[in-house]
Amino acid sequence: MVIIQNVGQYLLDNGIKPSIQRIKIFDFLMKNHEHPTVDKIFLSLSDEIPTLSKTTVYNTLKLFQSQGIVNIVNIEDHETRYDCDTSFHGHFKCLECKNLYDFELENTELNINKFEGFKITESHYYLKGLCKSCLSNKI
Amino acid sequence: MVIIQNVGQYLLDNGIKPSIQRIKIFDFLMKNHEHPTVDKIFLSLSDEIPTLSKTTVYNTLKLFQSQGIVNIVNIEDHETRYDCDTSFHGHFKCLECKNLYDFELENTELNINKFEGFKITESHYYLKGLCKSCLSNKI
DNA sequence: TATATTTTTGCAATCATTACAGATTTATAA
DNA sequence: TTATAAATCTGTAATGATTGCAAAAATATA
Ligand SMILES: [Mn+2]
Ligand SMILES: [Mn+2]
Ligand SMILES: [Zn+2]
Ligand SMILES: [Zn+2]
Repeated sequence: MVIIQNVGQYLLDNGIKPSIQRIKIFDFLMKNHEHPTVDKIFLSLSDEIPTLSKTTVYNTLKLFQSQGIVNIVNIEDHETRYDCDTSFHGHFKCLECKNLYDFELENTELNINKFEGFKITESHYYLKGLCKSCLSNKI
Repeated sequence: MVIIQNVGQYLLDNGIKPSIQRIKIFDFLMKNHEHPTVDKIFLSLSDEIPTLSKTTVYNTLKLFQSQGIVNIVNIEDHETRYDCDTSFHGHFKCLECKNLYDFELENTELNINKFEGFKITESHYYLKGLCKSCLSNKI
């Protein structure tokens, strides 16, 4: 994962004009690696930016996606989560504590040779189950 | 993938009473491997069962899921698709023609050793890009 | 400073899904 | 068979996430 020192510059480098809202939203994603939902982001930033509109959160995340600095994590069909870590990695969700874990994944590990002549632009790998601590609590 | 001769019996074997609606919905999934949406299933069966309710389609698919004979394919966040092939396999979606392709995947191929002490109950592997024929059409 | 452009906001509209209650069908027992 | 109970199905209303849109606010340009 890339470490970003200056969010404003990072946005500029990716063709995004760094408004207050955009900076705070990206900053929130960086500091909250639990892959928050729109609602989580909106509610969390409402203190800091009392005038913030949920539409702005939606618009901003869409902009971030289109510029490739944010990805959707779609591990559950009823909740859309966002991830500013665009490096190749997988996601595990514990069905008990609902926590979402990142995990590393060798790109080559999944290089499917069944797709001769196909062009693969996106890949998502999702696992679900019970995490270590939830499992030990069950004993 | 398991080949099912008798849908009614298959439902019974999986603890589901085989009503007309349930049989036709499962049958539709078997015969239409493009992983249809609720809308597609509902519209397609409306001729055969003019009284069919969309609620029934939702309820039935939920029942099938709970009995483990149908899985959700959540490759796009705005469309929920259903799959009666519960064997382990991955999905590829062509962003041009929108077709959804199954692909085989060795279970062991993806057995992540990073999850010592975790219990994995579900895994989904989604790829997106351009399929062979769409790529060749672009030339 | 005046004007144009971009961004944000708030609310209405849309769309998929769920809740619910009544109708219909199927199972059970007299 | 007939009456009663249980299960299933249906139609509509409610919910909730997302999008559309037009006005307001902020920022850039002349
Ligand atoms: Mn992640
Ligand atoms: Mn499939
Ligand atoms: Zn857990
Ligand atoms: Zn294609």
